[in-house]
Amino acid sequence: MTMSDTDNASGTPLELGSVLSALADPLRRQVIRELAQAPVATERTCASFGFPVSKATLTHHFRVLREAGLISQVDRGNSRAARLRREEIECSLPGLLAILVSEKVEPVDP
Amino acid sequence: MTMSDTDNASGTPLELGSVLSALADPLRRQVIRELAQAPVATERTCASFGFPVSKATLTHHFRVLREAGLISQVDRGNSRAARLRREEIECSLPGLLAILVSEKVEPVDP
DNA sequence: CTGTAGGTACGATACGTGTCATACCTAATG
DNA sequence: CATTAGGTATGACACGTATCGTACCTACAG
Repeated sequence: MTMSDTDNASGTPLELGSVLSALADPLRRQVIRELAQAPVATERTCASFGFPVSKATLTHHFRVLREAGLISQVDRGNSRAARLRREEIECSLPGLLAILVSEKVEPVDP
Repeated sequence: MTMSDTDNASGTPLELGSVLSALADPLRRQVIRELAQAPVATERTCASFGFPVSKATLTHHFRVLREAGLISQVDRGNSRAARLRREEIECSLPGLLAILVSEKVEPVDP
């Protein structure tokens, strides 16, 4: 486990305020939703989501998710793999992922 | 029903982003938590919660909750009674109230 | 009438947030 | 080596948010 001390430590319940703030942003909700709907051990890079924002903005968003404890990130040198912390989320906040997955999102205009 | 058009109309699913933003604030979470734990038809005034903030700040917070569709307010001339919209919340976002109720909140120092 | 209690609208303030550009890093490729 | 891809830190900016004070409203009590 290579988490820094600003990340949510394993076994610590998630801080609800941080989680809700993190998920108030639509881009960050989409990240969690896609990871929640992917196979369990899925790991994805920031860039793989294809959001129409700058790399710096992506970095910021993934940092917020990580510090809220919603994802963990593994350093791969020139990339980082993000993984959903399903068990921790389901343990601290049962049903939250289901709420996110069930959100109806308007398709983005082409 | 005396809601204005900025409030969530009956029967419309709650907008998850607005709800999460509204609940990201600890004072607003406390409001919902107390209403959720009270008898079903409970109606309370803004001032009855006894928060250590100004009346204007209270007005702002209750407005955010109302516009997110989490509460409805009934005008009583010189006061307004806030009621939790349990059924709508439970219908749109099953389990959300349980998450809020189970949050462990540090007691405020005397 | 005045005072109290419970509100709202408005403007102002300090801080937070989403975004970007820039410079830099790591790693891989040709 | 240069280029590409995937990142981070930093600073700047525009906007949003929580807060307050003020003036005003409604309703009630004396």
